[in-house]
Amino acid sequence: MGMERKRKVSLFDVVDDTCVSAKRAKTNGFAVHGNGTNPLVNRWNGRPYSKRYLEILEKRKTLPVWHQKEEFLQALKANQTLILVGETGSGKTTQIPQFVLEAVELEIPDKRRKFMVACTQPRRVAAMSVSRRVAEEMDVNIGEEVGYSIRFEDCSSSRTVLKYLTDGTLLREAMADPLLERYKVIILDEAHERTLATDVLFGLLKEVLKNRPDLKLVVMSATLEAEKFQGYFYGAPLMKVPGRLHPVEIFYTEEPERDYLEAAIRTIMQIHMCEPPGDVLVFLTGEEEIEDACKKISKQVANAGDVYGPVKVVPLYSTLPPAMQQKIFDPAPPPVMVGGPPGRKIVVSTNVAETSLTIDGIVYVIDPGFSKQKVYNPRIRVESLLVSPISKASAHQRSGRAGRTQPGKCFRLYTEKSFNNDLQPQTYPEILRSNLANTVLTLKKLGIDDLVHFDFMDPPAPETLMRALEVLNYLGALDDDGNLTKLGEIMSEFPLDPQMAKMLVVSPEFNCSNEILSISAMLSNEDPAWCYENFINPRAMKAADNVREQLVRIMVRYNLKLCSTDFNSHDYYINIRKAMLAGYFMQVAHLERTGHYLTVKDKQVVHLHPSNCLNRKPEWVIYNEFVLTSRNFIRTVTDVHGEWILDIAPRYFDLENFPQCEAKRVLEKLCKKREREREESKN
DNA sequence: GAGCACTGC
Repeated sequence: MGMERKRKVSLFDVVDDTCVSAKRAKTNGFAVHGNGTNPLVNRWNGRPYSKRYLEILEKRKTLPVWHQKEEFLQALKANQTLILVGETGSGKTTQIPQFVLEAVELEIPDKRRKFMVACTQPRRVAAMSVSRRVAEEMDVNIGEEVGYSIRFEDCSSSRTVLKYLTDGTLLREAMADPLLERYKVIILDEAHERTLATDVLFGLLKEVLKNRPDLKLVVMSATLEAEKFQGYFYGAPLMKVPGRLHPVEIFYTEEPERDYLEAAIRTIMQIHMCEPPGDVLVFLTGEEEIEDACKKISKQVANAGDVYGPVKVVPLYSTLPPAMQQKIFDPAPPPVMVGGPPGRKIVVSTNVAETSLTIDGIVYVIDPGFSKQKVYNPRIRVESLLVSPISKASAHQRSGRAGRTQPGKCFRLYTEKSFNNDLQPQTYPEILRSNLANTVLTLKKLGIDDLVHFDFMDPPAPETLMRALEVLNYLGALDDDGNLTKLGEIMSEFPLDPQMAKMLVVSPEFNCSNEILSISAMLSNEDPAWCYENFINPRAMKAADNVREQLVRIMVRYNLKLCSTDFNSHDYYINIRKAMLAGYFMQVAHLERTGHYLTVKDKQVVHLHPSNCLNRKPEWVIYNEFVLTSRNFIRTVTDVHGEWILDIAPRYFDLENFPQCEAKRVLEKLCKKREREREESKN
């Protein structure tokens, strides 16, 4: 107790003191066991520091960010919000949260638990691996004083003072605890990535900070948009930390390339034949292109003959099974014979290698300047993937991949002029490229009523917001004044798109919630049908099962009945299809006399995706996904009946206000037929 | 008759 108080007084550089005392303690032969006054005792768990702690500490002190520790702590003390900019290798993600811990008071009067410091990450793996590393650096067990929290796994306890978590998880926590009262400091890391969750947290935290003068915010980012962040956060002080990367020489092409794939392969061959040893990383856009390129490269290398070293070509994309992904970490092949030319590893990758995965040993990067990016068309409510030019920031990040272990080279397959004039500085933040129905539901649940005046760092197009409000209104999640309904409140608790959440919440009314739970879980994950060879992918099934369990817990919490129609009943499948329609009535397509499907209201010509399981072309279908590839496809489809449409979604299919089309005429006929039948039964 | 940029709750 006394010791803890004392240590809190010397807030700054506690660790350095410890280290000096450690040496002294050893020479003087003091007991190492903690007795309440011994500086060798770990402040957080009262245990003596291990030898390893001191070893790691020495290494930590060589990180660039340690040179600015004092400066950082002073700035943190004096300001509520702070922006910290640092490139790869500065050590900010692991060290800054530890500096913060030294400088803030986390004690809560009731002593049962402590306030926490949160540090967000855009990806689960990062939250997990960084927290493990930091627990080791602090000489505590993971899940105790230092923990992490991601979907499906909360590895933290009442003792936790530092928690790494995904930005999405923090947003979820905010839904239950709008002022984020368990935190004393929130660190938003990798803010430059501008994920949807981070962008929402920006606006939300700005509000929260006004109501919580004791809360502090640290925004950490790569360099490019620092001034923009500063402007957004009322001119908060900006601190720059140098990175630790080796220099990377950039080469541009003299003339624009017509075929980037061909140019990329040509460049690989030139590097292989003319450049000193070192592995190569090539950025392409998708699975098919990558597999194709890998074959071509292997073939050309074989044709080049034994004068050049052996080559190992490795594809990399996120849907590749983990065992195959591991191959990127294999060493380059050894020379074919003793004294022969050295081998080379060539990794052909999508954008995963730009942010999510780092491969050491890369010396050459080839950047054709393209990636697949999500775009959203609010008019027809369709998200699709489009091969588009990358941004300057992205090009910068790619080239940096060449300089992690030694000086490197980056070959950009476009002209310098094109880089300067054609590439936009930043990739558009996700919030400007997405369907916002789910985001709007989250914001409403967070108590943000006035979306038009919500302080987005980059406000989405008004039409996108209008579309989202409209969808939520049709689903019954918002009333006509835009207020969250009871149904909407329950829907917002599910980590699903609003349509799916609606389908699930109403499924007990159709006596099939068990089945809809399974369907939702399967649709939320990668498709296990994609595994002809193994029949069923156990990993995907396990993942779906995880989701299902989580959804069941939420159902139980809201007293939603878990039920099934008798499997032998005629209504078994009918009930399931009706429940699906109750969520997906805005995604209906009608088979026209011409033989084509037309989406209802939006009137887009669409084709059933060939992966569908129907043995005929039903007149009405609902679809889960609209994909724009070689044609407009609707994927994962189920047939429904016109009568159900009228019963289940009368407001959306209000024929008085319906665009003139074949579907309308068919529905009108159905209506008349029903009226006649009703009359007849009366008589 | 075609084929999943990448994340996240």
